[in-house]
Amino acid sequence: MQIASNDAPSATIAEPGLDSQGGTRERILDIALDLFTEQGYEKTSLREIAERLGFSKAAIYYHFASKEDILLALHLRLHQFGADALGTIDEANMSPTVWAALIGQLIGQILEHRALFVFHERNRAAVERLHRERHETEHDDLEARFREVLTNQEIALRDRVRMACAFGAIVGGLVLVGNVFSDVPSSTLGALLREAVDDLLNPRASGRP
Amino acid sequence: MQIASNDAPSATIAEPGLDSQGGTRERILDIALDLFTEQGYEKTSLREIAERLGFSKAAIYYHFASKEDILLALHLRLHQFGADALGTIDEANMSPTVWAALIGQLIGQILEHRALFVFHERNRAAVERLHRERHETEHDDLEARFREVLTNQEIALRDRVRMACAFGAIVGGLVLVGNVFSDVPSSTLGALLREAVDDLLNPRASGRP
DNA sequence: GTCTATATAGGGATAGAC
DNA sequence: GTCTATCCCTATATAGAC
Repeated sequence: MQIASNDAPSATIAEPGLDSQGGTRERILDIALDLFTEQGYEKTSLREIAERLGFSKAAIYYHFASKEDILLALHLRLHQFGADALGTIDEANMSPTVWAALIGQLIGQILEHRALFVFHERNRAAVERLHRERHETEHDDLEARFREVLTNQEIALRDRVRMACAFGAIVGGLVLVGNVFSDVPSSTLGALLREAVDDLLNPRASGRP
Repeated sequence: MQIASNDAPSATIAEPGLDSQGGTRERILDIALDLFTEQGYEKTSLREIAERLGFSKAAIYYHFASKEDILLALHLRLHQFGADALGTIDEANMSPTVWAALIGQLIGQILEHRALFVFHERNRAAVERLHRERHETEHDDLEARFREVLTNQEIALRDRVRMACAFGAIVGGLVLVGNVFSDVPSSTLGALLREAVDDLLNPRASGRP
């Protein structure tokens, strides 16, 4: 598994002892992303991360104050990518059409940063605990904003359910069931997903309430 | 959060010292389900579980050989409910229509055992590790069978993507985004979901390849 | 079937040298 | 910026009494 946002491979050569200008932090995050995804956050020890990095466990504490801070940093990576899409959300003026545009953006984001989304998918318990415990870090969350919209009584229930489905559909198509479509080109997959979402959010009007 | 399949509440009075004929095992599982869902599997200690039960930590080891065995037992609960739907799968003769029927059954299952699905959703890392480590326990898995179908090259890619989306859609609508529709009656929600899945799997034929 | 007490291990985190 | 060494705590698991 590989982070798409970073050119540097996760387990690479990377000039042992020379790249120390600041890339180390990112290397730690890349390796943590891999290990957290494979083994889960809690089952991954700092020792393992340090092992892959080639240096000792305690060195990590120079870059991160705690293990949880590594988790937080990874979560903030996602948040950053989601921020673009979030800007589009206008709770006051939401409709299936606006939602479709939002989901469309999200498809692009997920395709580009799939590893990051898979990581979140597999470590929901840990990430959500982080949210509860660090409510100071009120980095308004993607899903929180989603929830707001999906519970907005002014939108018809039927539409809201379909919005939730659209969200689930792309997560399902890209992340949920392993990597079943990993061999499909992103552009193809993206197009098929947009098509599907479109059918979901703009259903044929044929005589249903 | 409450397990739907069991009449006994998760944290109840339950005749301390008298119900010892065998209901204790189920009570442990119910409480574990709650705690694992709230705090995550790894962050939940056996001591906490024992505390809620009203007796000591070590007593649990009379019923389960290890903490992991509790996880496994909960996973098997899900598997049992999924088994019905699984029986319907005929890999040799799969089509969007057959899939729709399958998903329809699954909607019912999830609605009935939502807590169990939420638990799995939030503890994927732990459950999937269990799968890898206990491959002897070849209780053929729901998602594994799904994967087989979704990678079957004989089915058009477009259809397979939509199947994955349909799966994701119901998971998204029921489990993924918190409990946004918890106040909606199951029958209403189920109907809306079936409708949405139908549109997804039987798209309007309007001039797309 | 449940208890108390204890063994054992592992992981997060800190101090201080280099 | 990284190392070694160590502290401290928590959690799983076991032994044996009741």
